[in-house]
Amino acid sequence: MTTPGAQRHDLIATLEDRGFRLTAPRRRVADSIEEQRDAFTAEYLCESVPGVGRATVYRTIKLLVESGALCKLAMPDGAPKYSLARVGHHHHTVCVRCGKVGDFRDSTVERMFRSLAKEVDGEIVGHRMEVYIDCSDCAAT
Amino acid sequence: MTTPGAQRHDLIATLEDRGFRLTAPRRRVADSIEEQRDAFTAEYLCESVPGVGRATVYRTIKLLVESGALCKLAMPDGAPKYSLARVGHHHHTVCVRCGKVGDFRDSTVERMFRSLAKEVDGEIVGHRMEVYIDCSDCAAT
DNA sequence: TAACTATATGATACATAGTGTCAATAACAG
DNA sequence: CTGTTATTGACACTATGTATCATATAGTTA
Ligand SMILES: [Mn+2]
Ligand SMILES: [Mn+2]
Ligand SMILES: [Zn+2]
Ligand SMILES: [Zn+2]
Repeated sequence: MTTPGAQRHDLIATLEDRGFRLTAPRRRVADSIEEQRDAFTAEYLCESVPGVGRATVYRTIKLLVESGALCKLAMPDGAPKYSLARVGHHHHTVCVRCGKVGDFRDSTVERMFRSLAKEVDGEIVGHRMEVYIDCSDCAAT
Repeated sequence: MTTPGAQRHDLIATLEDRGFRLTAPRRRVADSIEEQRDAFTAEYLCESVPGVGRATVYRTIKLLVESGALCKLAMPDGAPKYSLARVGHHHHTVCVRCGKVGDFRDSTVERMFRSLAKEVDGEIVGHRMEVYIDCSDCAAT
């Protein structure tokens, strides 16, 4: 398993590059996302930017996911979480006890998807994979 | 890729085995599920059993998913779909155009998850994987 | 800079996907 | 059959968004 390295995040620049206007609400949402250490829910982000409309927060998240700057993660239960996409393509571990999200890349995974491409009925246009774990911290308790 | 073969489905027996009571509403829900050829949403199932309470339909689906008799599939957008679990463990293809769901097993996939077990921080307790495709039928149009 | 125009905002209503409550009902053990 | 307990279904409620639309503003142009 390769832990993806850090990378610059300039979410506002991402939006600008795509031709969207740089508004104060978008700046506040983007700044707040860049401050998040862990994966977060949309509602949590809403609370972190009081005064910014809920619809605007959801709209901005959607733009960033479409831009590939944010990962959207399906949780075993409850609302999806989002995290900065630090690498182009990777997958996630989610601790089912504490909810902590980890990023990883693994050549085995990518080989598997390539192998699968020859087998499925049609063309693979995407995939989603989450690995649910009992993380070492939680297992220690 | 191995296409899982057919298998008997006796959803009511599954519930009975787990110690739940065999009620008329549960029989109607189970019968309706067994009639579904393709993956279905919870709301669709509700419509297929008029007179049975919505809460009962959702509760029955949840029991069957917990029993392993139904697969719950995350769709790219919208509500999850459910389909009969014809084999013990397998994964799904979902056509992003027509929504058609396919089951598959592939030794590459299982090897990949075994290999991953040695690499992640903690113990793998589950995983979810969906492969999104443009199916051959849709590609033909 | 000022005016213009398309884009974006946010209040609000609406939609969807469920879950919690609880009085009434019914399964099933004895 | 009776009693106990699981189950039901109406209803309210929560969570997670999306659609509408009057208002505001970013960025362009004069
Ligand atoms: Mn990630
Ligand atoms: Mn399946
Ligand atoms: Zn943990
Ligand atoms: Zn298709």
